[in-house]
Amino acid sequence: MPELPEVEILVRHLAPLLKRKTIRALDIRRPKVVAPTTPGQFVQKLRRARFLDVQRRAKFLVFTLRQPGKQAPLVLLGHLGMTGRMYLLARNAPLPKHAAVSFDLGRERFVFEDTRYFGRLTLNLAPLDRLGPEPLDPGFTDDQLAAPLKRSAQPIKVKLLDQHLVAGIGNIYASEALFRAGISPKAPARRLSREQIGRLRRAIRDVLTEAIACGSTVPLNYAGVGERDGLFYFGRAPGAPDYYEERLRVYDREGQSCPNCGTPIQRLVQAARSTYFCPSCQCRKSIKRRENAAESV
DNA sequence: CACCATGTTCCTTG
DNA sequence: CCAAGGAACATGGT
Repeated sequence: MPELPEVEILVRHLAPLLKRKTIRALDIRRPKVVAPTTPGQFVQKLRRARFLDVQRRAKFLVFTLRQPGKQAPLVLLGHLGMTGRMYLLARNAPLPKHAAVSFDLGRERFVFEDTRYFGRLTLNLAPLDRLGPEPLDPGFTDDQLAAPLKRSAQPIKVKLLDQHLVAGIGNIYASEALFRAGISPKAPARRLSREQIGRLRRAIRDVLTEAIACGSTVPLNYAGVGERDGLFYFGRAPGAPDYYEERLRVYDREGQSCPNCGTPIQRLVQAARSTYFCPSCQCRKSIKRRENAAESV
């Protein structure tokens, strides 16, 4: 499920469903996902706690709860890893095979399911300290992006995945943002011009914003069945408008025509991850797509 | 069997 | 201390 837009959609979905609900009991089926807290400590802290709110920071879900008799809120941090999902189930519905943690809320259960168990649902907040700026924060400036890039010889695509630089971009939207900015994924970070950095920042913002807007229109089914999770990335929900299919312009489209110029999209591997790009639009000499993109501010 | 997959952390090496 | 590269984590799809 998870890059910044998918987490944002999930948080908006969960917040009204969880607010003011009390955890009656917990079922920790994979102790690893609550580590370094032990299951015993985890239960002790969270049993009888009540959800106050759910927010997002980068790709993390930030749950705040109130413990009975205590003033200071308790913060629970969720991360979906590669395959994590969170949703509510009827209390007597069977738990899925890879349910990692389940909260008994009375009439329903709040379930964290994760087939690969790379995700986390933990009281350890340390990961938040290592995050760079939020790309959708209005205070996110070209300067904030430029400073760390100047010191790096790494390819810009690899840098975009670095959560210290900007927090929330993943492998899909890194390719998408570079395509929109007309910048080669192979360009060494320190060699980007001031103008390219500006274009990149705006492309990141626009790609993420559009993904959120698009996801908001899709009736994601979090309630256990989950058939539509994949469609959020690659397909189209029944009845959703056609542009949904066109949303990802290069990711996972090796060999298909570039939507700007028709050149076949190429795939390459950087830092052990796939990158997709248009070799014609995303090179120094390509001016044509700059003009198309120039109107965005 | 091979290779691929939306992510992060830890360890090594320079 | 930093940057960079690679393995590890774990399961499933094609």
